[in-house]
Amino acid sequence: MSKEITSRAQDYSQWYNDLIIKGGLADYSAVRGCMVIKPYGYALWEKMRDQLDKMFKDTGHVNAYFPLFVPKSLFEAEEKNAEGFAKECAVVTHYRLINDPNNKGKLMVDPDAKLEEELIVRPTSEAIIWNTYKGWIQSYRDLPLLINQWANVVRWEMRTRLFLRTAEFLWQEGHTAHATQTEAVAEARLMLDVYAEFAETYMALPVVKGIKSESERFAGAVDTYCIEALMQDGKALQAGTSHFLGQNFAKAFDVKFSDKTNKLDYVWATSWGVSTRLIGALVMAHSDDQGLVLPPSIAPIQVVIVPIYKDEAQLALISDKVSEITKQLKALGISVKYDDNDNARPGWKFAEYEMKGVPVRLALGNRDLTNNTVEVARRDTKEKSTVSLDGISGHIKNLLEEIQINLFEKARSYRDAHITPVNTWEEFLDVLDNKGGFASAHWDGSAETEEKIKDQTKATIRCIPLEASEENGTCILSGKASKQRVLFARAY
RNA sequence: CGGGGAGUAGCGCAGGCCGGUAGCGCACCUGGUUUGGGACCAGGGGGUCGCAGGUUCGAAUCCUGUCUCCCCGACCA
Repeated sequence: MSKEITSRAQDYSQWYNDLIIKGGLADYSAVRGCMVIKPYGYALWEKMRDQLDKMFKDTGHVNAYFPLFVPKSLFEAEEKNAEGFAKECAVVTHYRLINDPNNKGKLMVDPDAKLEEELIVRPTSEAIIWNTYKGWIQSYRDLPLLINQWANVVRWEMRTRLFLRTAEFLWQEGHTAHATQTEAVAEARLMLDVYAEFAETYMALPVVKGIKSESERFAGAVDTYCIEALMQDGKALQAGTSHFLGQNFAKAFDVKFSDKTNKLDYVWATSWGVSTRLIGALVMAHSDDQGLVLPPSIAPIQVVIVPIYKDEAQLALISDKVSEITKQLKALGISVKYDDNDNARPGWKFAEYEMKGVPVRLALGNRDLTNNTVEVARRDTKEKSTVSLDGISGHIKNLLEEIQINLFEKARSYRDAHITPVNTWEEFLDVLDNKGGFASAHWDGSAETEEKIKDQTKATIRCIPLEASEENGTCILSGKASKQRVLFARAY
């Protein structure tokens, strides 16, 4: 990514928007703050979704679907949760339109069609789901209840940004109920691990697993676990969260079960989610000025083949050869696109697929037919080489794996180089202003100090890392005693 | 809601101060030559200049009002 672009926030935004739009992932929609996910962007989401879905099922979860609308009375049942989302809710108040008598051809909301109780368009589904669970859970035999739903949610944010923060977004939300606190905490931690594994193995996105401070915690949760990633401009991004909800929702919605001794108790809950924001993370973590860079594991197209020819006879010969290659690649489970579109020239296609982040490009022309070769270009390093067609499929398979690893290692070394231990306020400011990334610093544990730091620097505690060792020190702001370093950063 | 910027062809923009036939690049259509990194030549189609008023013989241009979008901030995944 060019330095000119990273140096100014506005241009970085532009860079990001351009990649998303020109890379074919999404567009702004006619509805303020919403986006149109284009077919290519949706294919990417499907790849991610399918993999996550498999991982959820491998850990014992099943999918279900719950309503979009949440009656206000249900929504407000869990107070903290309701408060947390209240200021960003879309609300349905009427159910009918009528012709406007004063404005021919126009419609107006029928004042007589006011709903008795307003419906909240879900910003998250805890309320409606727990209200449903109440009827599903009576005995310890009904537990654990391990359900996930793939859905859209709406949060009426002031400022929006493609994929990172749209008014409507796609996500999955898991909602589980357990007989014991231990089990529920284990579930929340398990799903955090699933997210981390998905991010690192499939998205090639290194993450820090941690726990949120009280002020960053999900509204209604006892503990919020998260995975935090670092973008190329040095800002942090929360990539996924998993919450231990304690008995808050069970109490709010009166979900009780009889244990083996016939004692009645509230169930213990978790919820966890990742969203289309992951696509934004992917873009900002790997892409460059030439366009998107997608990890092979989730790229909708892993290999694109571009023929180079002078006339139809040549194209026919090349196409024959390509169909052999395609067959071999597909046999290895590699997704291939052969772009023999006659309307675009090779150079245009090269640029186009680079913009779309296709990991490997093969170019096959007359020269290659005589030499039994193909030109192989990799998106991550932009290296090109001419390779024999003998054993080409194995070569490509290895190359895809290599690209996957390379992307992860590149992002990890950048991330590791941008976790900077700081011990003084001056060092802290210096890291935030000049270097970017995470500042690993001592904090006295108080919300007050956290708030002061945020006000003064715009940096927030991204997380208290789970895998950090205890270490005595003093808070960078207050100077009070601290037992562990936490990660601060400016974040999206 | 505060600060900044912008609405003119599908996209990106110029023109506006100084009112007088609505322009450029890309894209699109036709024909030809091309094709190993976003081709070239020739010809062509497409816009009530965001919307509503006003000034004027005449408004993209001046005045008033209004709407929308983008960026920054507050908020947030």
